[in-house]
Amino acid sequence: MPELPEVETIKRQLTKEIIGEKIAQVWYDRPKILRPTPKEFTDGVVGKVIVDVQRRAKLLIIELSSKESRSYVVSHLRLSGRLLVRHQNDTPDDYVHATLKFDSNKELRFAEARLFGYLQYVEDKRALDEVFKNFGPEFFDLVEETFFAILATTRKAIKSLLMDQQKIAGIGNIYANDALYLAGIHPETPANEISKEKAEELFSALKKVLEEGLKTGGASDQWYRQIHGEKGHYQEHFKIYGKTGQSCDNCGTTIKRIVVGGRGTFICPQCQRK
DNA sequence: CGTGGGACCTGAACGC
DNA sequence: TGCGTTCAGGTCCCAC
Repeated sequence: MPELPEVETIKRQLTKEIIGEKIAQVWYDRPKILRPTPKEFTDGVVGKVIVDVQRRAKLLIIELSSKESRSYVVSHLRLSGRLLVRHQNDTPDDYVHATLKFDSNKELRFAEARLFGYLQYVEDKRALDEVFKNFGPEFFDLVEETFFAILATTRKAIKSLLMDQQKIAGIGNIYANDALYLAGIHPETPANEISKEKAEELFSALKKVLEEGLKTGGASDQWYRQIHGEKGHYQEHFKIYGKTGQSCDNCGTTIKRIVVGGRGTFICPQCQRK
């Protein structure tokens, strides 16, 4: 899923559903899902109460409280992870590899078709800061001037820069493609060669697509689901992502798929010139 | 500093 | 039906 709008959607939904729940038991069938190890994870979380849910970059942070300490579960859904809130006798979900069972009859299921995602126990605030030390600022915390300054730091392809979590946190392939298309910028353009006017257009295009992603509950192209299993709807609003062979809304030119930085990239060859 | 490739894993879609 | 190929929203590591 798992770009900013999808993770933020999950965060908002989890906030309403799991705060106050006490973790009674941990089940898993794939050890690599639970970090650092299933035992350390289980020992860390059992008996603690969920007091907050946050998001940073594409990661979720579930804050736990016990009498004497604050600790955390950090989760990355990578490409195909899902977090589902169910009741303990609800029908099973596909691809579930770990479950946090609560004191109530609710549970949090972690489903992952590709086994890239994980749940990680983080013992205190200092360790949490360590997890996030290499991430750049949140997109929605940026002002335009800071955004321009980031573009000016490098000549690497603008699309790779947008997706570089150390520079700006939260943007992935879908929203990078769509924003560059709206701004009329070729994804391979060196970041520091983008004019101020174009950079302004890109900044507002990013804001627009990310807000639209949030408003529509995220992009459920294939794997992403919200916490009760519903799809989001941003896929119905894709500007260019995944539209190979279709015609551009602006000019009718056939949309092409290219590869930039090893990632599938979609462009209108007419509207996005180098 | 930057890019390109492979690795991590499995599932789905498509061509033959 | 079955097999092979390609692709996948992310990130990390290594060679050049």
